[in-house]
This record gives sequence, C-alpha cells and structure tokens, in this order.
Amino acid sequence: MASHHQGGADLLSRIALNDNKAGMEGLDRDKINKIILETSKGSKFYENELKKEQQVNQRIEKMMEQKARITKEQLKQAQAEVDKLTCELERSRELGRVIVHVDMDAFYAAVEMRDCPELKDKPMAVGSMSMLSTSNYHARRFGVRAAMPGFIAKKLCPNLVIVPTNFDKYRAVSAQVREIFSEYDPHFMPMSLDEAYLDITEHLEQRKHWPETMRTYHICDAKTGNDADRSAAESERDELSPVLFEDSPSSSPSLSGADGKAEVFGTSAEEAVREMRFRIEQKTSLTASAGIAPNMMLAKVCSDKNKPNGQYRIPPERQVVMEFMKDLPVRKVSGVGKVTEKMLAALGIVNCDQLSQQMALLSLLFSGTSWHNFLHISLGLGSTCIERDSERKSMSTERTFGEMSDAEEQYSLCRDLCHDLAQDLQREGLKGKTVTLKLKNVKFEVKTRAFTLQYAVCTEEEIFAAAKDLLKVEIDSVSPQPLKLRLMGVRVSGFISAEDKKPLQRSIMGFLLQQQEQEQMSVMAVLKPSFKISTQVLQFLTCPVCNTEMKDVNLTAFNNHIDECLKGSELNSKPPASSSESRALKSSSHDPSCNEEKPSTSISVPLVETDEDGDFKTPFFSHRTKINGKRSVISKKKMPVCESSCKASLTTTHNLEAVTEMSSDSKGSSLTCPVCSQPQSTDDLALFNRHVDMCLNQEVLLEFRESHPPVGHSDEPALKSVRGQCKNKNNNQQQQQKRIINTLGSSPLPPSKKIKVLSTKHTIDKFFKSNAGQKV
DNA sequence: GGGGGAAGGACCA
DNA sequence: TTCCTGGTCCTTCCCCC
Repeated sequence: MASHHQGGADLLSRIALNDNKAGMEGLDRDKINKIILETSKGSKFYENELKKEQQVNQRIEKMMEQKARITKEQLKQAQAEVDKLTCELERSRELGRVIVHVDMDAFYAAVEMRDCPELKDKPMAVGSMSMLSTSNYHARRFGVRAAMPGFIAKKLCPNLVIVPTNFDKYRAVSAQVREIFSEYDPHFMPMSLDEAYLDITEHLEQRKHWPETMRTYHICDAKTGNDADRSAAESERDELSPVLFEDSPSSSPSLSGADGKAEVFGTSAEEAVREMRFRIEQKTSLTASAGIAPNMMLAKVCSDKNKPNGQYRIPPERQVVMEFMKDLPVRKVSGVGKVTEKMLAALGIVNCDQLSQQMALLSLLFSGTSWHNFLHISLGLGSTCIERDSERKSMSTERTFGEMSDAEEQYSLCRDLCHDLAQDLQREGLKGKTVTLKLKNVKFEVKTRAFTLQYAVCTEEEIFAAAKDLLKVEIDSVSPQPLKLRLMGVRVSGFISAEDKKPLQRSIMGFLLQQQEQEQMSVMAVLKPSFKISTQVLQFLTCPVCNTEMKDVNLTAFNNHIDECLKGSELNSKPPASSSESRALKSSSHDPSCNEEKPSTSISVPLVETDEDGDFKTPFFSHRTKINGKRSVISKKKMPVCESSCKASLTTTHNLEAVTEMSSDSKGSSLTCPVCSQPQSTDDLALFNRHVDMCLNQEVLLEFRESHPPVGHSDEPALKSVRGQCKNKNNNQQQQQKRIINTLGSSPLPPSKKIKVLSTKHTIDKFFKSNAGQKV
C-alpha cells in the first residue's frame, strides 16, 4: 500500500528531479535525486511536501478501493457510454486548421547569454538563490532546471552562475517576437512572454499565391541592416550568435555556412514555420521551437518534440494522429501534472494508448470533466479555435518574504498589496466583487479567505477594507499566538460584466451626527460631523433620515425604523442609476469612479448615480458631492438597508472613512478621533482614516473578545458561516443585537465609544456568526 | 438538483 | 540561510431556491 511507504521513496514523485524537460535526457538521476533529497530534508518545505504527498497517496488508496468495488456490469455499461461519446467526438473531429505552438528555447537564459557571451559556455540559470526561472542547457545536464531553488541548484552544480531576472528586457524581446507572430496570425494567442499559439490556416492559403520574393529572407538583413548605428559590441555579439546550443539542428541550414546569402522558403506549413523561426533568430539572435498540428493540444506536444531549435509536424490525418498518440506518455500532455500522472500510474496508465484502453474504468473513477478530458487526449483531440481575448477572471498580487509575525507589519503589507493591486485593476479598468486574501504560513501551508461584496471594487481603500477584515479574522484565530507568515497575497475576482451589473449597494451608515447639523437638513451636511460625539446621542437616538428622536429604543427597532424611513424616502427620490447607465460606466474603458481626484480617500460604497446631465457621479460619499449647494436631499441617496443583503457589508470603517472624507471639506485644523477621542491632525486625511480604522478595529475586537473568549486554535475557516446568513436572518440579527446590547451594557467603555460599536453592527454580526460557527 | 460562494488544490509558464 | 508568481480551472462542501 502506498501509504505504508516512508520518507524518500514516497517523496520522489514530488521533490525529485523532473526530467520531463528537454535537455535532461540520460542524466544520473539517482545521484541527482540523492543530492536534492539531502539538501531538502528537514526543511519546512520538505515537511509540507511530505504531507501533500501523503494526501495524494490517500487519494490513490481511495481510488483503488473504489476500483475494487466496480462490477463487470458497471464496466460494461461505462464502456458503452465511452464508445458512444467516442463516436460523437470522432464525427466532430476537425483536421482543417493548421495550429502552431511556438516556444522560445530556454528564453530568459538565452536572452542573458545573448547579452553576455561569457555565459555561453557556462552552466547558468536565471533567478535567485531561492528560485530559478530557467536554466541553460549546460546547467540542465547537472539536473538544474526551472522552478528549482538556487541553493539546491548550486549543490548540484557548484559552478552554476545565477543571473537575476530582468523582465523589462524579456518583455522587449518578447515584443519583437510577437511582431513576427502577428504577420502569420494577427490574432495569435500569447501564453506567456516566450510562448504563443497561432492559427496559420489563412496565412497558408494566401502564401500559396505568393511569389518567391515574398518568401525570401536575407541572412545579413537582421544582423546589420535595420540598425545602422548598432554598437560594435552588439555586432560582435551577433558573431557569437545564433547558435546557442551546439548540438542542435539549425532552423536554416544555409546559416551554418552563412556568408550573407538569402534563403527562400516554400509554401508549406513546415516552410512557413521554419521561416518564422528563421526570422525570430535573425531579429533576436534567439532560437525558438515549434509544433504544427491540427489542434492546440497536439501542437503543444509537438513543439517539445524537437526542442531546442527544432520543429515537428503532425499532418492532418486521423491515422497519423492516432499513431502519434499511442506511445506518448500522458505526462507530456499539457494539463497532466505530477498528481494526475501518479494517479494514472497507479492504474497502470503511463502512455496515451493505455489511457484509451482504460477509458471505461476512468469514467467510473473520475469526474465528468476529468474523464472527458482524458478521452479527448486519448483521441488526439484538442481545441482548434484559438480563443481570442478571453476575458480575464481575476487579478492578484502576492509577495513572499522572510518570516513575518508582527500584526502591524502584516496589515501594512496588506495595504501595500492592495495598493499595487488597485493600480493594476485601474490600469485595466476592472472592478470585482470578490476579495480574496491568500496566506502562506512558515510551514508552507496555504490558506485563502474570500469575501464577496455586494458591489465591485477597485480602489486601494475598498480592497483593503475587505482584505484587512479577512486578515484580522486570521490573526484573531491564532491569537494570542502571532500569525507567522511567509507569503501574503490579495486577489480581486468576480469582475462585473456589462450584463450583470447588480443593483446599487446599500449600506448602513448613519448616525455619527450632530443635532444641529441634522437640522440643517441637507443630509450630506448631516454626514459631515465633527467627531465630537456627545453622550446625548446614546440616550436619544436620532434617525438620520427623518430626524425623529427616539428614546430608550432597542437597537433592532431603531435600525428597522431607519430602514423604513429609507424605503419611504426612496419612493420620493430620484431613481438610482439604471442598468443601462451602469453599463455605460463599464463600457467606457476608463471607469471614472476608479479615478477620483482623491483616490486614496475614496469610499467603499460606490453608489453610482447620474446627475442632472446624465454624467456619472461618483460614489455616494464623494467629496465632490455638493454639500452646501442645491443638492440638499440626502434621502434621495441610497441608505443602509441590510435586509436586502444576504451578506454582511464591510461597513464599519467605510462609514467612518466616508464621514471623515465628508469632513475634509470643513478644513478644520484638527479632528477628534471618534474612537480614542484624541485629536488628530488632518493634514493627511488618509493618515487620519487609517488611525480611525486602527482604533476601530481594536475596539471592535476588544468588545468582541469580552463577550467571546477565544475558542482555541481552530483551523476551521472562521468566515465560513458567513454563508448561511440569509437563513434565520431576522432571528439571528435579533439575538446578536441582544448580545451587542449586553456587551454594551456590561462594557466599561464611555458612551462615546458605544455609539461607534452601534454603527458597526453588521461587522459585528459577521463576527459573531463566524465565530459562533467556529465553536461547533 | 442546480446555482453559486468559499476554500483548497492541480497545473501552467 | 534560501523552495516564486500570477493566473485558470476543477473539486468539494455547503447553503439557497
């Protein structure tokens, strides 16, 4: 049984050398593996790999048990289904497209070698002591390969030269290469800087009619031609190029004897691709490999076949395709990684022929999507349509660092990540509703925690508001121990598309107001408090909408009252932005709300509405909104109504931020923090906001802790129960509010602090629920 | 039972 | 002393409708 194996032997499939890569044939695997193992052993990384390996083994064990229970009858039935589907797939087999997969050889390493000829004869790799991106073919002979940490590579090859990455350079070269691609397929699909799929069917059609002159390329052209003022060093460099791999075939035979003659390329697919590779080599002094086949899956496999600096073609005939697939190891197929490989191997499946033999069994052991994929592979089928501009699904940024345990530092890093991500999002004009926090602890265990907002976000503040809440839950869950991290990442997904822009966000906010200002009646004005909260507000809760004073009212009733008021006022109000208006917002590539004049203090409640001109107004609380002008009716704005939401809004800090921002117009010398009551400078509003945030977080936490002592260390995701919020919403809400009131009642905090807790009801709700869920 | 969110993982370059 | 980053897709669990 696999799980009875211990240590090394078991781990080989994860941690040992993967010689799947070109240039790694015939190595002394045992020796290399021994070094890798010895260097890794005992590290946290190794321990984690061991754990993962055991998980895979368990999966395999389960699968084998399942296999043992399969009856002949079931198998027969499954076979019938497989056969039926196979027939259908055969009927729809498409061989008419000519798909090319082009892959630059050891790209980063090749660029570095080109620019620094001394490296050419040395084993070298691009990356750092902690991780390598690529290695050259000399280094591969030592077992040094991409995705291997540099310090292990050094053990394998003490003379290895490690060059740091220089992405600007690679991007520039990539752009040159892509320029060539676009001449063969203007809609080519780049997969990364060094790889792309092309559909050259149309090109070949036209090419048939091209005269020789259009298929002729001069060898000296690229070297000296275009750039008359190239430096001597560069010319010298070219002398040394383009043969980067001494024993590899050249894309252009005449090059070897190159004395400046021209080369004429034919009209076939092979010739067109050879020409493309020739031009790449001439332009960049770098070589590429290519695969030509009737679909993308095959083309990808083919490009690996004659690497480096070679190409391979599968002609569009079913028989040839099937023949090609027969002996192909499943691991060579894109999408089959080490886990799938191991699972299949446990069933005795190593090559694609065995794969097709076992399809019935696979259909019983794997999910629909999985076995359909296997069936496609076994038949040599793949996508024949190079998908153009498929829409991006998410955007993220993450960072690895040395151990970090300090919460302050973690929050600060989190903000930095949100800042970077916000910039990236805004550059592409994207807004998404789901914010995911990714954490990797020092034991290499990865956790992701997601929160879906009701509205799409793209600013640093908005993303951070959600991310820091997620982070806080994680920090709290191990408290008083520190959270020891080695990686943090933030992702935004769930991008809004034109069709499904949801109704406007409502959120609670509300009553951090002063009586006098309320009387002014402009609700915007009302929302512009100085932060001196009087005790009187607690005793007499004042509805921010209708201004009614309510004495000794319970919180639920008070909230309900506000909700009712809002509903009433909405009826009289201007309708919110229609969906078509929302669409207009999205369709303009530059979302105005993403680019406030003061992005750093923009608010997390982006209520979009149109103004009289039909122009887009920015978020609800934008400082732009007129406060003392004619636009006085706050009740026209959307206000917090929580019933409409299944999820708790991350409202706590938003509201304060909002309010703070409002107050930015009232150029006061200093503001009093509503939480700690300390005067704060208002020179930097963002700074003030952050201060309030921090205070607030601490307060909410404090109050929460008072009534909810730590449950202990649970790995259970604390936010999990947020899901079920819709159910029993009202009951829960009431109960939780009771708890809040209890907390308030027993709290020694001065009234000025209590009001703030009141306003954070929903955040606290979320908190209670998630932690209540954790207890079970 | 299907849809959708959350979490975790596989896989890729 | 040191084991990345940024993306997609799939699976599983759970809840809601």
